[in-house]
Amino acid sequence: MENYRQSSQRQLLLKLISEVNGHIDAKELYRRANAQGNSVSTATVYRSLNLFKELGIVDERSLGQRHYCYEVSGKLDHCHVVCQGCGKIVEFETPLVNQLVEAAQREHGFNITKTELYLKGYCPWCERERELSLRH
Amino acid sequence: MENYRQSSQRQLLLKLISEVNGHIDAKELYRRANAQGNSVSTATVYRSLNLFKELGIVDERSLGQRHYCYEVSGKLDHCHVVCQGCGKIVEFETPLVNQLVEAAQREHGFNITKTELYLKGYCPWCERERELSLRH
DNA sequence: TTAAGTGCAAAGGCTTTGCAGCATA
DNA sequence: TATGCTGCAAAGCCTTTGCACTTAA
Repeated sequence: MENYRQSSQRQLLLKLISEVNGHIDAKELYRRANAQGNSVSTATVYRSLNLFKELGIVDERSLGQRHYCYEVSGKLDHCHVVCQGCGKIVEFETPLVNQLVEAAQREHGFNITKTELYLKGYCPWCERERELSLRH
Repeated sequence: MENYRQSSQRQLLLKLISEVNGHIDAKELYRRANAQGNSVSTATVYRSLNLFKELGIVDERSLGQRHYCYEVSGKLDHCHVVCQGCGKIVEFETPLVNQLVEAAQREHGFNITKTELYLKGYCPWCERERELSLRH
């Protein structure tokens, strides 16, 4: 764990992750990594993601699901708004996130280092669909 | 799915879940359900949890981990403050949660039905430990 | 009586790991 | 050259599912 080497696989994976505007899961990363004639095994995908996470390059998020998603770290404080109809995920930046962190630190004495904030519901489009189907 | 029956297993599981002051995962629920001479299979634990979830009796939360935790639903809006040192989880009630939900609804038009809010960091005790070890 | 619920065991996702060969520094 | 990295395949966790049996209503 002291000396890292620069392999073509890791370079490719890092490039793909940073090209994503948002988050990506291991499966999709694997798919993209093997799309253009390249070849990266699932083991390498997972090992790389864990390394990037330890190095602080990416953040790991569950998005409230059973598997993880990854995104480049150091983004502004934000929360994820998830549509339970179509799966769309919106990144929502608001000063309220900072207020929440500060309140938790103040009231519970925690040193907060990371947030995972998910608001789940239905986007305008799916909400209308849902109202129509509930009415029947 | 129309007619529910009242089995001893479901009664026991529901009792155990409501006795928990907070959240519990399937594994721990299974352990407790089989602790006092009772016998409930893992399949029943999972099936019951999914039923309770559908009926709106419990909320399913990932707590940012790879498996789910469950807690009785209808609690006040709160977020979970998770210590990454000792694993302690504190439930933190604050009006900021409601403000966050309202802001998301206002700014993105979503109908938010559920929140999963995790603040991760270190509790006062683990934070001190950590400072000591980093200093060495 | 009959349809819902259960247990068992097998299978299904996602992730990790042991090992032998490969490649970077 | 030596150690880190990779691929493969097997295994590990958590969860779901098919099927035959049991039980609540």
